[in-house]
Amino acid sequence: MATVTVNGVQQENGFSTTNSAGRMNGLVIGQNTIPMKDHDAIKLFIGQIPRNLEEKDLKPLFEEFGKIYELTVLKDRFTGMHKGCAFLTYCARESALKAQSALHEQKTLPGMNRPIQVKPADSEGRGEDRKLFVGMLGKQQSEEDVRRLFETFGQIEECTVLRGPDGASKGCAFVKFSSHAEAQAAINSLHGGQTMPCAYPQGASSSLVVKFADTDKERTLRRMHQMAGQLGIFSPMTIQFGAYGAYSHAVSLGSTGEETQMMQQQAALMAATQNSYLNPMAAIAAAQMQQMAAFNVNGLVAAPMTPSSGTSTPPGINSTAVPSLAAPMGVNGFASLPPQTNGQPTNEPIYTNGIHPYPGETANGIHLYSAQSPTVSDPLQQAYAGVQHYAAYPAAYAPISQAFPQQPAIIPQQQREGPEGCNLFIYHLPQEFGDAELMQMFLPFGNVISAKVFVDRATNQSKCFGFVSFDNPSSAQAAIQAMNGFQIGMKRLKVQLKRPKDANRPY
DNA sequence: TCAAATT
Repeated sequence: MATVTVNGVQQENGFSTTNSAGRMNGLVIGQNTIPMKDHDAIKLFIGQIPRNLEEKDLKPLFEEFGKIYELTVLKDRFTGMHKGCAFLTYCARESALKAQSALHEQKTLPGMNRPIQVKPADSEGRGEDRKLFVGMLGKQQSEEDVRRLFETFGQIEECTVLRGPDGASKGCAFVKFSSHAEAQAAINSLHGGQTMPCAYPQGASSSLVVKFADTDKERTLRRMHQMAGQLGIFSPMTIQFGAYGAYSHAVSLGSTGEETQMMQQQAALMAATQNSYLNPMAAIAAAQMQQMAAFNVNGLVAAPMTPSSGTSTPPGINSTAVPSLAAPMGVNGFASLPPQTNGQPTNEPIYTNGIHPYPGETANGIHLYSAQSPTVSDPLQQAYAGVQHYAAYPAAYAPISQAFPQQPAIIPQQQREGPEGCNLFIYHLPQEFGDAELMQMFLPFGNVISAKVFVDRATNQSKCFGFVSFDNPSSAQAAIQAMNGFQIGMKRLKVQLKRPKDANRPY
């Protein structure tokens, strides 16, 4: 077993030595010391060094503050010329701090007319590794409150609550500690915990989010995501263009290789996303078909028909249900059937398109087989074709293949809320439904001014609920009537008015 | 199961 000598003290099996602060700073085996540095060691930038001083000359100067892990004089990449500065890392974080306070701007090296610079290198990340993002704060918690919450974990260098233009808190903050370890400690004990138990109204359900703040890279990526999302929702093509556009933009801006690679992956991923389009589309198609059948039966949108009532399925489609779906369905995008449907029941095409009720199902009980893996021969795809036939307007006359991608031009709306009574909360959405699909699904009931599926920011996965806003309450009611209880796969949609946000903040 | 959020 190796016996090593550390600071004159014999240790058994010592694979590491410790400095005065009790930290590991070197691996000593026999005569050889393999330098090791603290995990939180600081790389220092040394400026204002005379150009005639090399590493060996500088070493003694800095060694008095501790063991040096690495010292590199910066040289011009091409000419090899001494740049008058260096990077210095001590094994111990402590040494760096000592050197900084003893030397920074404290003395001027011979031949220099400005004092020496000793400070953490830019590469030390502007403190990003010790800066925390704090979410789920109470809107009324001030910087002071936040500071109090975090100060037990270390030295706080900075504490800012994010605020909107009106000065109202956005419910989150940045807290910068003087070290990574302190920040980590704060995360460990505060993340997921309660701020101040019961101190504020929503306290019961809100648990604090404490995490390291995004790095530049992450921020860039997120921005890209947002942009691509905006561009790509309604036209798969733009997804591709958008992504690659952003990618080349980034390249031209001179991103790091690593960053570029990430962007490349993003772009590829977004392009690939197109392929998943059929799934939700097929689901929608079938959904709309079912809607139409339902409409057909009653003739009117708001007619007393309640798919919401458990497993009820309206009477089968038959030719007595003629009162065309044209009029009521004609709202928004699903214009009337072309008049030349030869007087036949308007739902006839469903049958002629080969979509028959499944054994044991009522005519319109075509369930959305959760759209998980529809194959080309899947009934859903046929349903989809059937819908084409229905989706009158130009599409009714156009080749099917063209009809779908050219759904009515939907201009992406900003997420906005309609007046009271116009906003719906929809739960039990299929996982693969996105904003566009949600919008599609509710278009037949009126002017959809906004359709938003709630997405988990971390995973980018739908949380299976969303919001749809109409510009008038009766559209909203019609949508509830028709869509609440609507079966998709194993689940039934829950469609109800969104809870109005209460203006009265209990305190 | 009811829209937050990265200066």
